[in-house]
This record gives sequence, C-alpha cells and structure tokens, in this order.
Amino acid sequence: MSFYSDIHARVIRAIDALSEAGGIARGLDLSRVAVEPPRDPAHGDVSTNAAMILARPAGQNPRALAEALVAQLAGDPDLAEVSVAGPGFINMRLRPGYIRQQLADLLIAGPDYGRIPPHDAAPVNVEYVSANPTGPLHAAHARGAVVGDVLARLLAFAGYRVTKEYYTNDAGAQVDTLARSAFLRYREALGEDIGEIPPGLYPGDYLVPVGRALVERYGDSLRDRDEAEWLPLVRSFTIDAMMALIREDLEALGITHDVIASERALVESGAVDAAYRALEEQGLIYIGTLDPPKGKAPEDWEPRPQTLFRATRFGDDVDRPLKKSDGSWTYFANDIAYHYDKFRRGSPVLIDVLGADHGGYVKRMQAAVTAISRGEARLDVKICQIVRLLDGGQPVRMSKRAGNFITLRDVIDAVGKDAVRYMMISRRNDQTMDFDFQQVREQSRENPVFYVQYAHARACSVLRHAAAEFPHISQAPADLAAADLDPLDDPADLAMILRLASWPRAVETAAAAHEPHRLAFFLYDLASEFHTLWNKGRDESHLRFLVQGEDRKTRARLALVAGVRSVLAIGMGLIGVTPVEEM
RNA sequence: GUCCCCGUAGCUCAGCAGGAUAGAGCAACGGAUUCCUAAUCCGUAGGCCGUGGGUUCGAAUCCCGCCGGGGACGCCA
Repeated sequence: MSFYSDIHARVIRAIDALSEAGGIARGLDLSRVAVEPPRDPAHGDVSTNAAMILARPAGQNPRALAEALVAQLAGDPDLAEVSVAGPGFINMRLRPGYIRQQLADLLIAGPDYGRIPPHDAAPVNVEYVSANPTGPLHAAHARGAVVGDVLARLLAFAGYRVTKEYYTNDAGAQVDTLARSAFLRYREALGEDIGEIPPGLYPGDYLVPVGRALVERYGDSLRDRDEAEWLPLVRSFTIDAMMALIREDLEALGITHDVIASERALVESGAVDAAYRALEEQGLIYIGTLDPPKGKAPEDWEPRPQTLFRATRFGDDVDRPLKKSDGSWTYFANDIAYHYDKFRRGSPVLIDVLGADHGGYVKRMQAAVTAISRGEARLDVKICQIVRLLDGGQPVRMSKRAGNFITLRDVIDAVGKDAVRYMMISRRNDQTMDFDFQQVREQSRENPVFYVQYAHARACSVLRHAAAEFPHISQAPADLAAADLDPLDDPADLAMILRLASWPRAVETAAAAHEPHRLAFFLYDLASEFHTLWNKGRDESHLRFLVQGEDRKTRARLALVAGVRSVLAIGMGLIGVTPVEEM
C-alpha cells in the first residue's frame, strides 16, 4: 500500500472526527478527496484538496474548513507540519522517521513492492498485435505489441485478472491469397520455374521454406488437383507456419499471449449467427440503404439495401453493415461476435490495442460491445499512433518494391529487445513517435534506455564495492531494513526515499488509467534523481554511499541504494527491459 | 463533406480525476573528474500551454467555434 493511501486514511479520519465534533455536516461525499504530491516540493511532502472539495457541500469557506482540519491533523505523530496554503490546500510535511520506515517497508517487500494483491475488480482482456497471419511482423507492429504487453503486465501487477489475447484473422480473402502464394512456392519447390510472382500474391521470401515444407508433407500429390481441393489444406498449413513465425518474432520481444483466438473457428462455431440473433432480439438490426460517403465518392458506388446494425443508437455516426452483398458476414460482424465471445468468457473490461489506421473503427466497435453486452461490458481502445523510423534524423527508406519492408526482427537485431521495448512505451500511445536507430544506440542521457539501465548498473556497482570493502555488512534485505536508518537525514536522502515510496501510487494510477507509458517516465525520473544523488557525494562527502570506518552510516546508505536498485528492477521488469548489473 | 487523434520552450516530449509562481531532455552558454562508473552531474537562459469564446472560487486540463498537422471514411481485413 502506498503511503499516500495511509495519509489519505488519516485525512478521512480527521474529517470524521470533525463531523463528530459538529464542525461539519455528516455523510458528505468524500470520494473526490485526494492526497497527492504537491506540485512544488517546497510546499510539503503531501497535500490534500479535502477542504476545497468539502467547502461547497458543507457550506463553509474552504480556508476556514482547512484550518479546522489542520487542528484535527496536528496531533498526528507522523506529521511534522500541517499548514493551509493557497485557496485551501492542506500541506503536510512527514516526519523523517515515517519516511525512513517507507524504505524499510519497500526493502522487505522486495520484488513485490507496489504489487497489489488480486482484488475483485472486473477481469480485463487485453487484445494486442493481432496481425494478419500472412507474413512475419513488420516494424509497424512493434508499438502496439509493446504497449499491449506492458499494459497487460501492469494490470496483472496491479491485481487485475488479465487475459493476453491475439486475434488471428484467418478467415478472410487475405488468407486465400496467402494459400495461393504458398502453392506457387510449393510448385517451385517441386522444380517448376514459377518466374515472377504475379501481382496480387505475396512475393515474400518467407514463403519459400513453406513451399518446401509442403513438399515434405504432401509430396507432389497436390500439384494436379483442383484449387478447391488443395486450398483448405495449403491455407491451414501456411497459416500455421505464419503464426509460428509471428510467435517467434514476439518471443524475441519477450511477448507471449495466453489465448490465440481464431476468426475461422469462431465463424465455424456459429458464434457470428448467435451474435447476430442477440442483436436482432434487441431490435437493433434492420434492412436499409446507406448514403455514399461524402468527399471520397467511390467510383463503383451504387445504393444497395443492406443488413445494418443500429450503431447510431450507441453514439456511432452511421449504422454499419453486417453482411456483404454476397450474403456473407462482414469483418465487423465477425468482430462483434469475437468481442461478445471475449465478454462471455468472463471479461467485462475489454481493451483493444490497435494501429492508427483503425481510428475510424473505434466508435462502431464500442457501440457494438455496449449493445451486445446490454451495457455490461466496456471497450477501451488504445490507438497507437504512427512510428516514424529514422536513422540519424533522416527517414529510413522503405523500398516501394513489394515484399521488401523492415521487419520487426530487423529492428530487434539492430538495437536489441530492451531498446525497442523501452522506446515503444516511452510516449503516450496517442502521440506520434520518432524512432531513431542512431539515438537508440547512443550511450548517453539522450537515450533513455541507456540512462535508466545505467542507473541500475551504478546501484549494483555500489553494492558490489560494498560487498568487497564492507564484508561484515549484510546486504540481505531484511538486515538492511532492520538497520538504523537515522543517518539518512539529508533532505536529498529523504526526497529519494519519497520518490521510491511513490512507486506503488504510480503503479496504481497508471493501471487505473490504462496508461503504461507512465512507467517509463517514472523510471526516467527515478534514474535522474539517483544520478543526482550519486554526484552529490562528490561534493559533499557525507552523501557518499560508502564511508570507510562508519559502518552505521554506510549500512543506512546501502539500504537506500538497495531500495533504488530494487524499484528500478521492478519497473524495468514490468516494461520488459533487462536490469543490467554492469555496463 | 463527416469522424477520430494531436497542437505546451528553437527541437523532442511530460503534466497524474480543473487547483497554488507550467516541468524534463536535447540544442546554446558557463562550470564540476586525486574519491562508490564524469557513459554522470550542477548552473544560466529560454513559454500570453495554436486561437476566440464559454462553464466556475479557479482551466494547459472540461464544453463550443476557428486555424494548423496526422489518420480514417459501404460490400477490405
């Protein structure tokens, strides 16, 4: 539990005491009372808006109410100073002993510091990557893959039940094209000269081994059969091969999913028909004709009556077709069934991590989820904006020649898994991002991956030196936690501990907001503060971590370094970046 | 034409459920290396938070209009 929650509880108690004493009305809504870090640390260690929130319902002046609350809080032995500021903020300064206790607590918690035990919040399903199984992942998939994965890890750490899911679009026309492309490679593997790959088929080299594998599996038995006969076989075989490829790429990024869902299986199970009926029962299906889209005017547009879902009733701009002109389901219809399936498997909170090109898809899918779950499920869509690939500030040339794209594997090979993961999570998802190969390889503060890893390595370095020079000082967390921490009395020390102690709050708020990028910023700030503290020891010897002949002091300062190392490692673990011990 | 996202320091970005004098990094300028990794750190300078209204005790944050950039727009997935 975060010390903010602890102080929050004390503030609530103070409010209760005040209402007991008749100072304010009972039963006021306290849900918006917050205990937070003040904007400016000079104001104090923690701050609450309680008086400002309660002033209006209590019919009192915020500052007067604040004064009354201060009187209640003043007796708290852990609070060194409580004061009213500005429009009615209550600022509190914590006693050093209370702050040091936070360090002891976090050392004892070890790798679980900030972890929230499983609670009864609604289970969450995070769907991410879900690339079409028509080839290896390319660079553009990296962002969504990392955002989804870190979000899932974060939610699990924050006590939510999480399912990590990948939706395989193995039912559409694309996979038929894939099968035909693979069949061509199969004939090639049988010795035929296939010449140029015809336009419309996938030309990528990655299908060559699939062709050979098809020969191993089927010999030449497929060659002279009708397409209707070989297509299902080749399609299924090739999809499996592509998914194996994709899984390898993801594993290279440290990503695994709990569920790989299949669109084809879903359709064949009749789930789409069931979803359709569920909407129909609610009177949300009708036959109608849509207006042509303005501005873009497709040449082949002709008005046609269609089977439509009343998405407009749930906030969408137009009603959406569920059936194609040939009577088969649209992709949207299948996707409704898929989201319904996720909901029925037990996740009322659905998160889709999608690329920027899916922005126009959000409203209709949210409408569908709300409709089909009768308001019980909620869909949050994280749209990941474009990543521009640069090298030394210059755009990386992507050849127009089909099949020649930068793969995810290329990127990992160039800069490493850690850099890819950190960079992809270091921006808000809805902000476009530059990914510069040169910057990410740099070993300087400009490269946040390096900067954070360096802080961890530095902390490890101190602990290594300490083990050699102070062999009699145990570095076991329990021993460091039990040490006399009073020598940590410099404002910089206490500020460092408060930074560490705000980690649980960072986890909690980032998880609640579904914003994993905050972890990257937290780690960067933490690393920065540690580098600063380190360098302070150069000017002021009493701030050095290892002090010969002063075991008591050294032990306390080692506890601080161990705390920094621990929190850095936990955070890097969630992001999926290796906490390197030496650089 | 409609919808979505973005617009904060010269550049790249934070700003957590509206709150107290708006924060980092880079670039610029000036400093710190007998000592735990100077791959780091310290200091200076730099902003009518795109713009015009509105909501209220209070707006970078919420609402509306406009401007600029990006993305999407039956029967593709």
